[in-house]
Amino acid sequence: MTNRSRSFRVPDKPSLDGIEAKWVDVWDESGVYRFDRTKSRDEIFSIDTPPPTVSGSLHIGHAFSYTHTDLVARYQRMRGKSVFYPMGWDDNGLPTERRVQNYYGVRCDPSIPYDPDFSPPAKPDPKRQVPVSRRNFIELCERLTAEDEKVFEGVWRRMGLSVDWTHTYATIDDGSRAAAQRAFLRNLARGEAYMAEAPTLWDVTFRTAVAQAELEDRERTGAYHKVAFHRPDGTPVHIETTRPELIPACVALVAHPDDERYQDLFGGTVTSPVFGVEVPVKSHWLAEPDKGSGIAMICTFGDTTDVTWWRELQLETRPIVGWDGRIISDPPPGIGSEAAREAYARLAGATVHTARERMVEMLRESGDLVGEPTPTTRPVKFYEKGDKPLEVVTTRQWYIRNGGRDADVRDRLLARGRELQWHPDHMRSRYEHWVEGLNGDWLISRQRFFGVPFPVWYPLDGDGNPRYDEPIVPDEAALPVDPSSEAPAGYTEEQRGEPGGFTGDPDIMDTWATSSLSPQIAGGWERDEDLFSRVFPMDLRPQGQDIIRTWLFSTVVRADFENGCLPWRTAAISGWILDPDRKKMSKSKGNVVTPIDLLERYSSDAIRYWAASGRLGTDTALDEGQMKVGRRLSIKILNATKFALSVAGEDAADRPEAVTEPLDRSMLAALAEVVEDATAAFEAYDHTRALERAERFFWEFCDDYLELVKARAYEEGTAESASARAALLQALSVIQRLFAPFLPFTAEEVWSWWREGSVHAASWPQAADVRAAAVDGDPAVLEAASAVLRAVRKSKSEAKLSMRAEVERVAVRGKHVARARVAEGDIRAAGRAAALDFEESDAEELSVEVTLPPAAE
RNA sequence: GGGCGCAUAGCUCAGUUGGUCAGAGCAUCCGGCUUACAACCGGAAGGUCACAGGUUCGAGCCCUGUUGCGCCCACCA
Repeated sequence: MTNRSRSFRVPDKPSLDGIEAKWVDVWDESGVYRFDRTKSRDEIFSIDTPPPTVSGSLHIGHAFSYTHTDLVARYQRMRGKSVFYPMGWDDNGLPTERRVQNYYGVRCDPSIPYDPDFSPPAKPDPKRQVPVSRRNFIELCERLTAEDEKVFEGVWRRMGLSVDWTHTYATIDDGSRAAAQRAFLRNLARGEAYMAEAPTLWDVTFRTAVAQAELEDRERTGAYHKVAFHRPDGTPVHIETTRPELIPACVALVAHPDDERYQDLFGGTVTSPVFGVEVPVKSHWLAEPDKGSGIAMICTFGDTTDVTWWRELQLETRPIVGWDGRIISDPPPGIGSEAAREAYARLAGATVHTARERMVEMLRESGDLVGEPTPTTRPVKFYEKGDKPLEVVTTRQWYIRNGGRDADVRDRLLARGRELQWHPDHMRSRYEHWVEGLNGDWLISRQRFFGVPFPVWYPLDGDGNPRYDEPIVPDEAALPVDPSSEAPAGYTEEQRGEPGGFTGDPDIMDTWATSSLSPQIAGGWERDEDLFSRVFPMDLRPQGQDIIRTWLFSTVVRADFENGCLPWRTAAISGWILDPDRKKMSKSKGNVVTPIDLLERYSSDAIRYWAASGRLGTDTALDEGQMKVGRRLSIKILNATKFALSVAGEDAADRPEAVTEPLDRSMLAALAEVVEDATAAFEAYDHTRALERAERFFWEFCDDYLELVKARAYEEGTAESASARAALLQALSVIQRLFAPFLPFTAEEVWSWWREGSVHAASWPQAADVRAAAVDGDPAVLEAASAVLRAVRKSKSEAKLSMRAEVERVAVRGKHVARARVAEGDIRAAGRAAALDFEESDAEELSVEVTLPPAAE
């Protein structure tokens, strides 16, 4: 910096009002957050931004965690990195489907042909949803999500996210679909993806398969029913079950191999009540002697334990629950007798719930229900978005290997978890426990409509049956494809569904199968290899702790298979937002707070301040008090800057060499420590600490340093005055840059009053530079001077005097009076002391004696 | 049943390798229009650091156990 005089553009009445709109526009026009793709990998910091679900509404939790990411982005940008900070929109999947159905009053019927002229009903009637083709449905999804995205973008900009808005993607756009299909085809070619017909957790409402990661347990009431099976000699064997309706699906009984009570039964058979089906009695270590009667019935399939037993004991299959959650009409194998068929007919077509009631009636009639059912509550598995218990249904599905069945894959993925840097570190254990606890591969197919279709067709044999083991795949160059509306190479559309022709795979991929590729999608994998080589693997994955098992894990899986590396170096995990009653905020609880109202009441920077005060991985309460504090800090920065600039004056030397006074150098020395701490904190992803250091320094700077030096600075033409003025400018510049990541609007506003360009393009302050400016400055000098000033203020306050009341005499004693003495003139002026004496003593602590003038009457 | 995390002033939280570490802000109370800021400023009062042991010259800090809260996982008949 030169010593030329500058012009200050300080408003008369600084205010936060309207600064968001003002700077959002300026930033957009100047492109200050634009990613510079000419930089090399080591000059780039790349972020795998979480794509928010646009069909959901924004809530304050988004503002919280996205601010954390923005803090890092802004810090790295000021450190000189070209920051790759894209934004994705997750518009793929069930939430969008539901919203589109309600919004437009339509429902998807894949059997209907595409109508290019379709327009949705003017007045949606939720009771009479208009059936539309899959392609029409998807077009509506795209139309609505485009509108939702605009709303989201507006809020993000208003929040001050320094996203490069020229780099956006949507999880349903062509690029994402092509990437998801390409990755899948490569998984398929390498044997990492496969199709299997197997018992699958099934949501009967959405009529789709569900993956392990999407399960949750809910407490449900039920009842134990004590039911008699019969030995060949007619004597009963009592089992207890909460699902008597599955008795026709029973394929065996099972007890623990060591259970004395059932030794004579193992290897033999019993017959089921009502149906009289003969089933074997088996032993298995999973059966628990102290549960119920110690012997359980195995059905196909009541729960996942049944699946385990069925597989390991190689039992028969007697499915009775259909895709719609009702008892299927035809009885399963084994139900042969006339009486059994009649009994089954009473259940056929009923819901599981109704079937249970009817089964209990029949058990009562046959005398096989012992006593009355005993009420109980037990955890039942649900799809996290569903509202009926999951059933287990045998279906044909696509899977991707994830270590759930291969020890070597699991070990490799565990090693990836250890390779990744976690903030906070203990989040790593969630990953490890999840991977260690996997009990099957990743089920990626969903029987839904709005999503990425599997890029696969199947040839039909002469009878029109699909040959699933000979899938037809497209050329990668043709991606994305929609097998439901495009014919595979070598076929024509007329051959669809015809014997000897083909059929398209009807399913779509789970939304995580696409979002697990977010680093590849955003980074230009196979689309823009130059970009990809500069940003991948990415530096940072920020995300919530709840989706470690889904998004984080699946992204690691895909990158490991496709790229042979971690998708990013570091994962930063945000905590929950709790409402003021410390309950987790979630839509289902109805305690969600939208950010717009808060943004308007407190300003964006105030919300960011609150968000920045929450540490990574730590749950944080929604605290308007903190927002008030943030607002106050912002206003203080405006006012203090205005004051400091007016005191310094446009002719002040903006040169470190002009800082000559011990107090001024002391202040800069203290500031150098703050810069050092804040920098170290940011490097360790500890933004809270960086903020706390900057903030504490700033308040002391205002309360003490500004008060101490203002009189001296006001002098004209002295070296001492020039020193204060130069120090003020040096400090302002550093302080404003320290706050820039946290309070981007406020920092930009005050920076613009006296500097050219954006503070967000300025360089992060270097502790070494500040220390060099401080020369021999000793932080203890400012501390000592402040201590004396505080003592004076305390005396005045206790005497109920105004702060500008004159003081007769101030006497300072202690071993280190010299520290205060070098600021003698400043202390006297700030304290309005007529006399100021220093006396050296042995006391380590500085003591201050204040003599006030006799009370004026 | 297993795991992870948390427990410090009325509230929200700092306390980095054990040695002025008992702190900040809010709220409360007292005082002050002080020419940057009254949407402001100054000051005060507030805590057996969940509990019980242990290690140590010395423990919010390390170890063990207990209790309470939150979350995750689990094969839940």
